[in-house]
Amino acid sequence: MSNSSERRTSLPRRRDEAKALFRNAILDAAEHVFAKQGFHGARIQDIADHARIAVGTVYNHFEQKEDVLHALLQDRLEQMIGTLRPQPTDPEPFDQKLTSCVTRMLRFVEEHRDFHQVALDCGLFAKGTAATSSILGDKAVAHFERLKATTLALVTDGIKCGALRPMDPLPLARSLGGLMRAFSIGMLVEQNPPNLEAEASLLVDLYLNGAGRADRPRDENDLGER
Amino acid sequence: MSNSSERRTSLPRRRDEAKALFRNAILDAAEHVFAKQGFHGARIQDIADHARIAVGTVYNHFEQKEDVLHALLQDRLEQMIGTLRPQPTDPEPFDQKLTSCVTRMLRFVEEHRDFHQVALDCGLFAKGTAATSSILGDKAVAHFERLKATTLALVTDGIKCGALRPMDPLPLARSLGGLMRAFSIGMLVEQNPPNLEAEASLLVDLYLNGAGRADRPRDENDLGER
Amino acid sequence: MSNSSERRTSLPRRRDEAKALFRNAILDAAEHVFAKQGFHGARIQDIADHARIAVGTVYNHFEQKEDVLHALLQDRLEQMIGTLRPQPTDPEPFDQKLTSCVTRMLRFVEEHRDFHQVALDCGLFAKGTAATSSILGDKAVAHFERLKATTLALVTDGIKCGALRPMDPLPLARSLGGLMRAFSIGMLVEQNPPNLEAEASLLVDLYLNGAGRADRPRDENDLGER
Amino acid sequence: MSNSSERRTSLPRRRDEAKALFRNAILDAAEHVFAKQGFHGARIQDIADHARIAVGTVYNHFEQKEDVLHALLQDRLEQMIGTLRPQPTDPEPFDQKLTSCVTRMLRFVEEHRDFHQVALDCGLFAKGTAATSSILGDKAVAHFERLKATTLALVTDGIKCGALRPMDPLPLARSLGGLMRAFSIGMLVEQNPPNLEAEASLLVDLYLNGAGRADRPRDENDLGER
DNA sequence: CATGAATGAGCTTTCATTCAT
DNA sequence: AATGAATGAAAGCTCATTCAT
Repeated sequence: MSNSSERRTSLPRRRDEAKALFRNAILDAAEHVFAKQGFHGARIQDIADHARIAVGTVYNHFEQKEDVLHALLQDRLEQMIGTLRPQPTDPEPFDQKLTSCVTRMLRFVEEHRDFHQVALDCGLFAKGTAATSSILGDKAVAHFERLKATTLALVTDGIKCGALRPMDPLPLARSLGGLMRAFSIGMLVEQNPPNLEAEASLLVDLYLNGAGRADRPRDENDLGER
Repeated sequence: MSNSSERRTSLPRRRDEAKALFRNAILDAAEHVFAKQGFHGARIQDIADHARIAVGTVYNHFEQKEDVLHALLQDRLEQMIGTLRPQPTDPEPFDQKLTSCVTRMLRFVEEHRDFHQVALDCGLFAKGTAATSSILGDKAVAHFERLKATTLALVTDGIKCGALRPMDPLPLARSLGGLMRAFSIGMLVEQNPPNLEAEASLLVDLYLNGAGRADRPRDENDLGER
Repeated sequence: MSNSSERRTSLPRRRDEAKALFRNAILDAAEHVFAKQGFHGARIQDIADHARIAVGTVYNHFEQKEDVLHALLQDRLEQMIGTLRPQPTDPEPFDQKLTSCVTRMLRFVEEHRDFHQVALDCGLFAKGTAATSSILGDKAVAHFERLKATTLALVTDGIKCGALRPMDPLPLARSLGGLMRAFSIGMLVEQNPPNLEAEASLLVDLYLNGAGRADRPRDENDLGER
Repeated sequence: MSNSSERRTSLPRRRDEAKALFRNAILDAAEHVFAKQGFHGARIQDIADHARIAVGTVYNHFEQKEDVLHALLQDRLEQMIGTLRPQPTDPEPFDQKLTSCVTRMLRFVEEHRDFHQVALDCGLFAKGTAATSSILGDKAVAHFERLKATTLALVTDGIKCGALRPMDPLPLARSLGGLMRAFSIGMLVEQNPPNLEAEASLLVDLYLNGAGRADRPRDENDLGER
């Protein structure tokens, strides 16, 4: 009966695999449908149709509709946060490291437009905002905090290495987040495929050096000149 | 006969006044309810309850639920855009003028938290995004364009007077918008009442001079190194 | 104060006239709107619009929507029944008298298409039938009975004078009613203006002599064969 | 594997059966409720209650309320038209064949009082009439045309075989239709159960031979006698 | 008495969730 | 475990009726 003993391990294994397949299929379908129709506009039926499964099957894997959203955010956000974390292969000078991170992040957005759309809808990048967040409740806040913490770590690092102004890191993180959000949205809106490195460089340049004219003295407010 | 002629003018006048009163009451109620529950989570009944009127009355003033939202955005956005437009009384140097505008904008956000919440939900500050925008359709885009145009005008002005880098104004506007959005959200999230001027100054400082360390030579900054 | 005493009589008179004018205007409007949209599909607003008055005014003259319908039916049906009653000027032989009555009736239908439409909808010509009759309740039955009684009187007259078979008058009246209803509807459906006398003659001919071939002996007709 | 293959065929089969059962239950309930309350007076809730199912289930089988009505008319009218079509077993002489058809028709009406009520309300037997027909639109006209065509075929047959006057068949069909409608309504109104054959014989007798006295010359209009 | 906006009960329809197969 | 029809609470919208002017 070695057959039987095999089953004991292999069957569950297969089951887990199958389970994971279904789960992923549902999340992929949900990503697409949520992006196009928004959370409230998306019906479970739509998601099931997209995943080519039955409605009931969705409920075999998730308790409620909002759990699908939550799992989706959790799954994808993990990857997104990963792109923002400095990698061992990133170049050392802070500005270059930052550019690398931002490039990765923009690439992720570009490659996961649907997810980014959903995340915006959920106010993931704007804590406490967005109607959907009233659905996710504390979970949305938790997601947001992890993203914020990552940005904060990046900025704190920049301060430590002397590349960023020695000031309260919160506004610095906020600014970086705002710029990334703005450039991401800009990318999503535009038709032609973006030059990611150029966009990231521009973003970092503006972030580090500001929009003011380069040839002006930085510390003195330009008052005198007019 | 003067009685009769009086009636002819005063009755309609009173009716128009009453109409405006109801309309405003509905919009105020909607602003509050939409902010707390989101567009989809808000029932007409809730809005009516808040305005202390009957459901049917809402429909005497607006054809559909979404028309309430649209009117609300139209009404409030007009004011908001007004805050961003330079005023005759604003100081001349661009950085100070910009600080004035941003201060007014942040004050508006602070004083109209509910509206800002709603606007964010509708993706008003992130064109094409947000599920609600699928409801507003082209109207949302139109709203967004007006806001964008205002920011663009501000930036173009800055370039002309030599205060901003002579470059494509679109990324400059995008950045400014991103920073304002980020600071607005930050303000909404925080509990203690903000020092508006300080926030605005910080925002403008970061926007004009960047987050990089001030004591570094700007031109030879990291850009040149690549 | 003869002025005052005059008022006592003339003012009420004017008021009554005005009242009657409004009442008729409402009924005319209702006739049209009910005919086009049916009782349930007609809104008081539609009737008021058609009569160029305000909604409230309708309620100053009728307690409820169904009262408007009832008054309309009462008013017009009285005239219609009048057309079916033999007139002093009608020719004597029964078939000619009947043709006169039927001609008048068809003319009335032709000239009051809208009313006939409404009456059909109310099942006025088909007692107890039609959803609307559930609204009119006993009143509909009363209306129907008056129409039925008139037809019955006509038929009984025909039996008495030997022009109609000496049999139970009910089926005879029923048949005549059925034929008149069928020809009325046919007239309403057709586009080109009908030749009323010809239609009436045909109707009466078919009613009195039947659809069977004229050259067959009537008595030995198929009845005997069974 | 036979199990699996069985399922593949038996599961859908069962589902189709169940589907048909529900559909019929809904139509039966609708027939009853529409008859008592009229289309507009009938709430989906009433139909669902009568069928002992949930409201939503009705909408799983029909898109809109009016689709229920349409399906009902389509279903039942098909049978009704069948009763009017001559059967192979019908006796040959036209009058007897006609009596057979009419008997079947009256029996159908007697056995489907509710449907007949509904059909009358919808103006099914009076094209273009009835408010409900504005709901059914072209479909009501289509239904009516099929019924009319059947009557017309019957009459044309009668003309061909020499049993009916050689004249325009339209008025002949109209008359027959009018008589059948009148007798049907009479039957519905009366309490005691009808003798169908007797009613049908009377109807056909009146239709073929007319209401005039049998002993009179048919072709000459009775003018001279008075 | 005319007016027309306010009222709110009531209805159709949707869709998240359940459950028998 | 997958399926998809059944369920019924919930929400948007209508419109007969009322009432202040």
